[in-house]
Amino acid sequence: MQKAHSDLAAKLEQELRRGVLMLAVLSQLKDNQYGYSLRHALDAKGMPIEEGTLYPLLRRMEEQGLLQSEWKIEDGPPRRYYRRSKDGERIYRDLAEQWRALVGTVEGLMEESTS
Amino acid sequence: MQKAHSDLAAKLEQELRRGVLMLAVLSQLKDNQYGYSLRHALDAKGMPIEEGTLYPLLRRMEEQGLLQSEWKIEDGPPRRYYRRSKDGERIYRDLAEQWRALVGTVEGLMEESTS
DNA sequence: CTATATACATAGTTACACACAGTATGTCAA
DNA sequence: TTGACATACTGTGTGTAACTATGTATATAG
Repeated sequence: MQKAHSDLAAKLEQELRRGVLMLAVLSQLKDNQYGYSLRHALDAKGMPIEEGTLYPLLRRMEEQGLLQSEWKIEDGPPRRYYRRSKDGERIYRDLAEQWRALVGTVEGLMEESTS
Repeated sequence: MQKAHSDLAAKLEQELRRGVLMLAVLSQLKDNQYGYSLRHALDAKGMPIEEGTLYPLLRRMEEQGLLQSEWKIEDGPPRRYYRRSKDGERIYRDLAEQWRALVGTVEGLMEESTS
């Protein structure tokens, strides 16, 4: 059956996106935003991410000093708002540059084998 | 000290490159090539990869049916030559397309926050 | 008052990159 | 001939991170 192929392809696609998730999150947190809304924003822009991935990721990034957060109680349920910290800004710029370099490298690797 | 920052940045860069390694390997294995030479070829093209990463990766990809290999004994020590299989060709095309899509998505995510 | 959307959290599983160490062959120069 | 270095591959252990699944709690609509 064709199942094996599509399973593998899906797994590989996931691996592809893995390293990019942090960059994607950083890119969206210039202004305050909470997890749930961030998740839907990313989804709308073609970068879906599971809850079980996003929330731990946000916590981790705060631990690493890339994000700052605070609880806010408004109309709805309590929400935790995140935004980039000073370090987060710097790392984001570094990471964005590394990303562009990587894109160039991969382009170079692939171009020879264009069918 | 600045150490913490550069450590983190290095770790993130590694994560960034992680998903791309398989794509990079696939891109180079249109023709027969053995691990050691492949490693140096990738290094020369801006995609360095550790031995402890590359060799298990090649084995794994063969298990998954993406590569075919055979031992050859010539002048030097025995070498294991790898090349893309039929499935490998197909997956490579899929993966390359997903990569291009991902590049577009990330571009879209980042462009708003250009300083 | 019950179903659904909102909002966040976490335990468990799996996969992978790397550091480190080991084995063995080939080459070259003192 | 021996010792150093490059070549070529293998294996173990460790750490990190994404996902699945599940749980908790608050709002809102019928």
